Order: sequence, then structure tokens, then C-alpha cells
Amino acid sequence: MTPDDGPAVVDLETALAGTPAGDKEDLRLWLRMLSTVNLVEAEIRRRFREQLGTTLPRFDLMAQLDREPDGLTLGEISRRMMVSNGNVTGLAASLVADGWVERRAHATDRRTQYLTLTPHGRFVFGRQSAAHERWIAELFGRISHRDRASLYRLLGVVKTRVRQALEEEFE
Amino acid sequence: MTPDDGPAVVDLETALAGTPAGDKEDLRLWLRMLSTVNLVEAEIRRRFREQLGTTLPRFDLMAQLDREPDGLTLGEISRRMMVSNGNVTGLAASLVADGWVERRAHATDRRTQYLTLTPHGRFVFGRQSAAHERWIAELFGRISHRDRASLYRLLGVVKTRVRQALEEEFE
DNA sequence: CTTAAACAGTTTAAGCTTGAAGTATTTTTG
DNA sequence: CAAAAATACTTCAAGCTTAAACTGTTTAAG
Repeated sequence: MTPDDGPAVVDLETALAGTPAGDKEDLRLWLRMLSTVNLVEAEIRRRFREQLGTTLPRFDLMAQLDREPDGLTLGEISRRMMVSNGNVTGLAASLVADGWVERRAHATDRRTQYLTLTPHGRFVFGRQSAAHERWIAELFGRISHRDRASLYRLLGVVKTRVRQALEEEFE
Repeated sequence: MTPDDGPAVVDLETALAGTPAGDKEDLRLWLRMLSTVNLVEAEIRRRFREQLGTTLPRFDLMAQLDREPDGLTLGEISRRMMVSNGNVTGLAASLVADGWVERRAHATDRRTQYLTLTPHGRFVFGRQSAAHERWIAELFGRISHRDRASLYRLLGVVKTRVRQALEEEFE
């Protein structure tokens, strides 16, 4: 990765090579984003497995349920987690097998079922959640308040822009 | 997600609840980072599959080989991609099966083998690489040069901090 | 030299994830 | 009301990924 060359050079490259300005910089940004997230994610996954006997996706599902004491349907969980229905089916089965999650029938719609945390699941999730927050703080904690706030804002900008680009794709 | 409350409030919370300052903000930052990357990555994976008949990890492996015309050992690829040896074994097998990658014996060490792109693999990778760069530019391209540069720098800060934290874990 | 250790790569079992196809149920439409 | 469409969920095949155990080869130690 070469350092940022600045706009003047980029424009010169554009004129000479016909490459739209910023493509290479966008790529560099993306690769750095990806590798940073992968670095953190790999460590978090490792700790979930070794220290808590669970996995990140199972934790994510339980986090959804923890926020909704009345329970959620599999479909709603699928939408909120942005994963496929089949994925939720499998994760739910493994959590039910562990006694951390329960299935409950819908009152009138026999296709639908609600998932809720069991009391034990709620207790276990509390500990997992606290550990998770501690881990992230440990890994990120030496970032200044100012940098953290800027980064948070800029990621918001990126997310919005990406969503726009994805919407335009279907027009 | 609530808006940032600022340092004063955070310190007050710390005093009252015993939670180290910034834990919650770190968590929010991490979740935003993760969801942003997942959003982009899912789209890129989809396009690799639908438009190019390959996958992101296969592309990543070929990108390593494209940079090293003399070839790389499986172990070196594993280190550079930061994935397990067994993973590289499988990806390499599928790329060899497609005729995009070749295995070559080491001159003296019979344990070792080099991987290189075949001529056809090099051609195919060129097109894939151009498409990939275009896609990222399309998704990221409306971000201002200024924001892009800030984000790149801040991610560098995070990456450095995370690496430091991971090193300290083993002391 | 011989043995032990290190190294390169493979295999395996387990879990995650997806898209596509399939089942059962409910809702909509004519 | 009957047929068609939509919905909720499950199953399946395929691919990615890992950790751990394993094979074969080379290097280091004694």
C-alpha cells in the first residue's frame, strides 16, 4: 500500500490512464476496513468459543431475544440479523438443544412460532454480554474519545452511501 | 443507538455505575463497523458468485499469486491471507481443478510446493480484479476525498491499537 | 549417526452461511 | 367458496472456515 498521493496526482492519473479518480483509494480504504474488522472478529470468535462455550452468531440471536422479552418470530429474527431463514432455523435448534431458548406457538397462526430466552438463557446471556462489552472495550479502549466519535460518524456516512448505491442498482 | 453524550456525562456514569468510561461507545462503534463491512461484503460476495463464477476467498488467493509471479508456498499464502493451512489446501485444490492455478515442486525440499497462476488464470484474474475495483468504487465512490482520507487514517489508528491490545494479552 | 524437534501440507469433524427447493398454512382474488 | 398467491418455516447441497490430529520430510541436538 502506497501512501495517499493527494488529489492533484490522482487527477493526473485519471487524465493519463482513464481511471476514474479515487478508485484505488476506495479500494485501499475497503481493504483496510475489511482487515481491521476481521482482526477484531477473529479474536472475539475465539474468546466466545474458548471462554464462553458459545459462538458469535448464537450470541447475536440471543441478543435479539434479550431485547424483546415477549419473543420474536424466526422470520423477524432473520430480518433483524440480516441472515437467511435457514440460518436462523439451525441456530435456534442449537440454542433450544442447550436449553437457552424456547419455542412457543403463535395463538392463531400455525405457521408461526415465537422464540424466547429461557430463564437460564437470560442468565447466561447476561454474563456473555458483559464479557463481550469488556472485550471490545479492551481492544478499542485506547482510542481517544475524539477519534472514536469521528470514526463513528464517518462509518455512518459510508453506510448511508453504500445503501444509496445498492438502491440505485435496482432502478 | 443513542447519540453521543459527550465526556462529561460519560464520567458521571462511570462514577455512578462503576462502568469504565467509553465501554458503551466502543461497543456502538464496533457494531457499526461490523454492520458496515458486512453490508459491503455480502454484496461483493454475491457479485463474485453471480457475475464472475468465483468466490471472494478464491479471488483473494489469486490476488496473492498475481503479486508474486514466481509463486508462493501454501504456508506463505496462509500467513498472508491470515487463514489456516487447511483452508488454503482446499481453496488451492478448487483453483487447480479450474485450471487457474498450478502446483510446482520445490527444487530441494520435498515437503514444499509453490503455487502459481496459469496463463489462463492470470487472464481471468485481470478481469475479476478490474470488476472488483469498479464495484468498490461504485459503492464507496460518493464519499468525499476528505472523509475517505480521515476514515483511512482512523482505521489505521484502530488497527494499531487492537494489535497492541492483542500483544499485551500474551505477557 | 540417531533421535528428537520443527516444519509443510493434508485430512477430518464441526459449525456457519447461503440459495434453492419443498411443506404447511394463511390470505387474496375472482 | 375455490384457486392462486403469499407467508413462515424447514431441508438440502455446496462452500468456507477452523482446530486438532495426522503424514511425510527436513533440521537440530546429542
